[in-house]
Amino acid sequence: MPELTFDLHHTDPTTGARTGALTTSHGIIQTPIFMPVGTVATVKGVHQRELADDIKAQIILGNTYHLYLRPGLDILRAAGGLHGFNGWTRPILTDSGGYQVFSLANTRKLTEEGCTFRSHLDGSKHVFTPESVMDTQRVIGADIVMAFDECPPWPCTLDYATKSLALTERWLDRCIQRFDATEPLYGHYQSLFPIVQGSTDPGLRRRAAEHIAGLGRAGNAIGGLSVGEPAEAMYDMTELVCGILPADKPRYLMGVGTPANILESIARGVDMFDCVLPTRNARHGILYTTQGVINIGNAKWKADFSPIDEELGGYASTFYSKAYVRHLFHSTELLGPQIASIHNLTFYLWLVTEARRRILDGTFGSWKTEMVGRLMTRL
RNA sequence: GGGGGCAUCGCAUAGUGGCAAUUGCGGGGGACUGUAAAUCCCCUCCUUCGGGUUCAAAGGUUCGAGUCCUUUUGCCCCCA
Repeated sequence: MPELTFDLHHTDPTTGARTGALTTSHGIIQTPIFMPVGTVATVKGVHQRELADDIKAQIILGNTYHLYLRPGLDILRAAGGLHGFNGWTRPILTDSGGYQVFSLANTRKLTEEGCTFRSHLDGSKHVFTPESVMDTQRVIGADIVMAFDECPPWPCTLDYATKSLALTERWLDRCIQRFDATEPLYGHYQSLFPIVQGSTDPGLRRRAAEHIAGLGRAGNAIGGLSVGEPAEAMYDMTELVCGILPADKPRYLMGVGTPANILESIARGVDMFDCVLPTRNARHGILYTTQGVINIGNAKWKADFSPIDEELGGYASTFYSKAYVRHLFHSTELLGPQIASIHNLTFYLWLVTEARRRILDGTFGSWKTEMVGRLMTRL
C-alpha cells in the first residue's frame, strides 16, 4: 500500500520556515497547515460545508478514544469509516488517545501492556494497547494515524520523563509492527506518524528525535508540549527536534497552539498544527482577529457595530458586528458560538495560508514579528 | 365594609433569636493549547481594608432582632 507523500517546496533561509504539499488519498494539503479539531466526528458547532467553503479547512482531526466510545467501532465500520460517517471528503487525522492518557489521568491506569481507561461516559473499563489502537484507527480510517504514546504531564521529574519516553518508544515499536502488518479497510491509504516525547529535557528530546528520524515514516510528530510549560521551553524543544527530524518529511506539532505559538513554531520548521483553542475559546467568547484578541462578552463591545474582523474577510467575520455577536453571547444564543467558531477557524486558516505566502515571497520573518506582536494584544 | 397574607443587596429567592445574611438569574472580569469544557474561576451594600451601614418605616421586647411585639406605609388574595 502506498503512503502519503510530502513535497518540500521552499525553506525560508533566515528562519527555517517551510512550505510544502502533502498528498493523501483524500487530496493535497498545502503546508504549513492548521487542522481543526473534530474530536467526536464533528468540529464543534461548525457544518462541513462551512468548514470546507468558508473556513477552507484542508484536513480535520478525529479522536480514537472518543470515537471508540461513541459511536463505537461497529457503527464506524458500517458507515465506511469516519469519512463515510460524517461526510467529510477531505483528509482526516486521528489522534490515538495518547492525549487522553494525559488529560484523563484520574480515570486511567497505565501499564507496560497499555492503558486501561474508565469511560468518562459510563465508567466502564476499556483497555487500549498499541495494537488495539492501530486496529481501531484502521476502522476509523483516517489518512494519518498517530502512534499510541504517553503524553507526560508538565512538570515531571527527569526520572519520570525518562521512563515515560522509554514506554512510549516500546509502544511505538508495537504500533509500527501492528500497523505495518495490517491493511487499510476502505481502499484509501493511511500513514502512521510516530511522536517525539521527552518532556522539556533537551537530552531526552534529542535522543527521541534521533530515534524517530531513523524510522523513515511518512511524517513525524512532536508531542508532550503545550501542556503547561513556558512558551520558551516549548519553542526550544521544537527547535531542537526540528533540527533532527528529516527535512523531507512533514513535521506535526501536536496540540499547538495560540496564533503566536503557531507562527513561532512555523519559524522553527513545523508544518502541521492542531489545537482546540480556536473552537473552545470561540464558545467561550474569545475571538482571534488580525488586530488582536477580543473577549466579545466584554461591555466595551456593547455598541460597537463594526465587523468582527474587516481585514480578515470571510462571511462570518465581516457580516456580523461585534455588538451583535456580544448580544448573542449574552443571550446564550447558539448562533454566537457558531459565528465565533467559524470566525476563529477562518482566522487560523488565514494565518497559516498567509504564512505560506510570506515564506514564498521572502517576507515571513518580518511579517511574523509584527503579527506576533499584534496577536498578543488584548483589544 | 369584613377576613387573611406578604415586604431581604437590580430581579427572584433562603433565612423560624447569634447574620454582611443563602441560592439562582442579571451585571463585571478572567482562565482555557493532540476537547470529560456551549465549561470552569473570581467580583457584584460602602470602605482610606482598620472598619462602617443594612433586611419597607418608626417604636418596643432581648445580652443579642431579618427573625418576636405595636403602629404606619405599600402590595396581594378571599368574602360582601
